[in-house]
Amino acid sequence: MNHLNRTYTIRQLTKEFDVTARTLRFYEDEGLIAPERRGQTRIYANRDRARIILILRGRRVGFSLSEIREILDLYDTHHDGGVTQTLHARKKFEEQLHKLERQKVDIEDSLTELKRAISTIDDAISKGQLAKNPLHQVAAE
Amino acid sequence: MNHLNRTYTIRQLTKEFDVTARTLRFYEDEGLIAPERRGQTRIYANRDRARIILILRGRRVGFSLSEIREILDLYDTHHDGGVTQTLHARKKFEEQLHKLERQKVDIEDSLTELKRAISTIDDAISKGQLAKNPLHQVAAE
DNA sequence: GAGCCGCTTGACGTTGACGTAAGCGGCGTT
DNA sequence: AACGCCGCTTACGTCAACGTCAAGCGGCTC
Repeated sequence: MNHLNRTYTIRQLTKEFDVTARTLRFYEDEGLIAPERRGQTRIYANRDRARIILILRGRRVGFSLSEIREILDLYDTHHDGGVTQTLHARKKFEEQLHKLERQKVDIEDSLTELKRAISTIDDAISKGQLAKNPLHQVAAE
Repeated sequence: MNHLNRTYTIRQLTKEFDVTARTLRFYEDEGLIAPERRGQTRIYANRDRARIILILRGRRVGFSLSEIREILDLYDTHHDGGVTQTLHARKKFEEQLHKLERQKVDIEDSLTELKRAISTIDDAISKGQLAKNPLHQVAAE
């Protein structure tokens, strides 16, 4: 029950996630997070922190902020919404699922291609291509 | 030996890859591709087409165009370059490799999270949450 | 040879995701 | 009380990756 009611300052979060304060305020303007205020100052709860984690991961895998907002909204509303809402949420979740699965294939393809390129280079190196250039002495030491 | 010297018009490629002509010209301006010309008109060879495939896939997995250009340059130069070039290329390839591996983890995490969300919804539906709302009759039919 | 394609080159517009600079308020230290 | 930090807001700036005209050229076909 301890960490559940922890709070964070904006600085703590910027350091933890390596983002600027500007970014967090921007996400707030965009409605992605809604920290409370003590006077003017923002007070982030665990809920906000969890959302930030989702946002940043979503960003890393190529979602736009509006797509991320949509997902966050789904998490918010598919509990208390009616059936229509819930089914709509399910559909949206599956769409994201398929998008990510396609992306996973792309990544795996790129990975094998990169590995091939690297081993091609390694082959060339071990076959004495390096000997063409005296620099390999330097590189080997 | 047949498809190796095939050529393509800009229209053919836009349709095949579902991009606009503007996009292909933009990539050319940025130095990512370099189709020949018959008069004014661009003539794309298989080399260009292969590069476009790489570009678009790179884009899908979240690379910026300048990162993509870097990779393309590596493919071009690590053959004919000196050892220093080749080793540099290897290093860069490995950087991309690690970036993609991190991204793959992110995607897998997102996937399991999405699957959990969906099965949570499915549980709620099968437990009769639907009965709360007469609309489920409609949805069931 | 007029009309219409498809392609071309500028050049300016747009959108998303922030960066940056200016200026103010609070607050703990010195 | 003056200083140095945070933190806040407002507002303009930026960068990438194209979109969107405008205007012109070469070729065909009727």
